[in-house]
Amino acid sequence: MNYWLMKSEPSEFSIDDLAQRPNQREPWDGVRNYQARNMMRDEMCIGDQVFFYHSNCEIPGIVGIAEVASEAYPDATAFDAEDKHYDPKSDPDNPRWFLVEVRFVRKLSRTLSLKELKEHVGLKDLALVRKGNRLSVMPVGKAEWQAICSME
DNA sequence: GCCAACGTTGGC
DNA sequence: GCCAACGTTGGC
Repeated sequence: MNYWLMKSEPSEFSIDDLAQRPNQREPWDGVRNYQARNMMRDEMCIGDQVFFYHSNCEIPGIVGIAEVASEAYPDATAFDAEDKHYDPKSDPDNPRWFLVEVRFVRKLSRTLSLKELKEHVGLKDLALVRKGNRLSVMPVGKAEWQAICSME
């Protein structure tokens, strides 16, 4: 069992959007960063637990829990010239970008804000709170996962 | 292989 | 809207 944190801008796709999807499930498309891709493609397993993080909003922070619901497969939005995340260099015969599907587990009773996460002494090594980090998908250690859960 | 220019992310 | 940090691109 692995633990992850995945960012989304709530104006684009929020935890409530995920909860309202059919089967409460959604392909996590549009990731165009190699490190994030590698984690989804090579390391994520069905059942892995995911913190759902809202970025670029009034109170950035963790708002819910999801889980990995599929193996990785090619991100078809990269092949679609009309799509915002179109990448002409991704060839259907040799896809460059991959995604996993994510399923809603639950919303937290409150937002665990980035500010609080930064102040927690047990989370100094969490990639999220390290300076300049921009990864949209990142690993979370088991101890970090538990520390964050206990903040709720 | 270096590195300047440029684009994006995301907190504030 | 600003801007720091970082990734990518492409000329050389």
